[in-house]
Amino acid sequence: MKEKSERNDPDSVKMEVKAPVDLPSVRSGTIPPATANRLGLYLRELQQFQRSGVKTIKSTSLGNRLGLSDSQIRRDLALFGEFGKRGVGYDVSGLVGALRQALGTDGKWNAILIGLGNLGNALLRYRGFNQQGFVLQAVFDVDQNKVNREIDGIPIYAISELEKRVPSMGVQLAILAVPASEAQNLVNRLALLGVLGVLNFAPIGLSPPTGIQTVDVDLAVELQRLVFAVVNSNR
Amino acid sequence: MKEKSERNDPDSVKMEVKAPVDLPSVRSGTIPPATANRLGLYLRELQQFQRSGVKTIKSTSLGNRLGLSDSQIRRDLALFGEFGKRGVGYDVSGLVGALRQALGTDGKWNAILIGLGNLGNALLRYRGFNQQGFVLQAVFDVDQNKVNREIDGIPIYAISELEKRVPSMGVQLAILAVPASEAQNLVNRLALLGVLGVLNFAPIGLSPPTGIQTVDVDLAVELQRLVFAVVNSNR
DNA sequence: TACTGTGAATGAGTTCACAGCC
DNA sequence: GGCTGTGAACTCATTCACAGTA
Repeated sequence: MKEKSERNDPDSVKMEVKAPVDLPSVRSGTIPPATANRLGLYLRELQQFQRSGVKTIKSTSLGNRLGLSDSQIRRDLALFGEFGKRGVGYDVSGLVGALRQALGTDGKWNAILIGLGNLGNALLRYRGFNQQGFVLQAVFDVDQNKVNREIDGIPIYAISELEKRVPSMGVQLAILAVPASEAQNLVNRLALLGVLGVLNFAPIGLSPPTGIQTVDVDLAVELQRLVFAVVNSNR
Repeated sequence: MKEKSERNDPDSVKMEVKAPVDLPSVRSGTIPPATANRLGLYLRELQQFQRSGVKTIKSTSLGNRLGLSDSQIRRDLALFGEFGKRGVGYDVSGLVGALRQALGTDGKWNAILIGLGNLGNALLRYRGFNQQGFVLQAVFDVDQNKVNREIDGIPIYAISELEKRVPSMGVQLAILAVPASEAQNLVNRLALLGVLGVLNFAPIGLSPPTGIQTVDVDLAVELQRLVFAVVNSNR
């Protein structure tokens, strides 16, 4: 895993203040990277509270849920201002909206999946994507036997047709589930096609061309983190 | 994703100094958490260099590969001492050994997989596990139609048989690929069975009982990180 | 000469503790 | 009264810059 675009990126990720719109928006001009990496977790838990009808949540409860301190929760959420009421807690649905806006996941994102091996197949059928506004437009694979069919209404094309197919699809994101040896070449091609972000499952450190962001997920690395935590859990 | 046991865990993860053995071992008594989270990445890249016959590597090259500064690489690797030579670089295979030892992935880890849906199927066939000393001993699923068969020589049992099957298997790790609603209950049961670590793919914050560590991988959260990086990539 | 190893400086992130407000 | 919001203190992480060495 490389995660050049986030966890390991030393650069501060900046966010411009938008002119106020109907939804209350981010207050400060910048979200610190460490906070940014927690936003998705906050959103997930808050959406779960929302589903179970909880209207208001305290920093301590949310903290317990996520294994974070109450003061850290308050620091983070104070960046979005306006949603906490002293003596009461935070307004759940207001925060959900603000977090989605801060993350950029209000609105739709068109994605393609490249690689229909074991992992690709699992990702293709993964239901969590559509739920957060991600729309899978097409799948690409090298194997001619898999190509020119549809699965769940999503067309499968040859990777050689990337340059022909992608431009008309309005794709911003790509999910790479290909062997490590193919990944760098594909990122380069995707960048030329105007794709803005790549979720990379190939176990290799990519050098993304300028203009394209990558986030890496390496299952072997995650398992190693787990083992390290286990071995060192004697506090 | 919760990552209570690592990325978000505010506690420092400590590691005791072992008495010197044949392999040069970790020098300092403690690996800082931020460094610990990079160890798997270092290992992956170094193993790749090793495979391509590179004997020696400089902090700048490794840094370029991973998007980290050379001085950060040096700080991190100096914790393991002895492998850098001034004017030359680091000894690749020595470092690989030291990293595997520090991570705890020298030696074998027995694991089970719980949940044989789309993702579980992909994980079952994922080849990266065995390569790092992880051995999948069995798979568990609720679906009676999937049960009591073998796939690639790995037996599939009913989840109801966890308590019956696991104790004899010498299992330390479990991979959870089940719906969010099942995850907490399973972690509790696994902890009672003496399982030490859980790699959790369910999109939910777990409260692991004492004695068990969890590392969470939430694909939706990773996609949200990507979108955030894309939206904020105008520096 | 060309690199590593590391004090010192800087910067980022977290926690403390309490004032401020509902 | 019970919570949030936040200055101040603190801790952790990264970078700088250069001495030390193969």
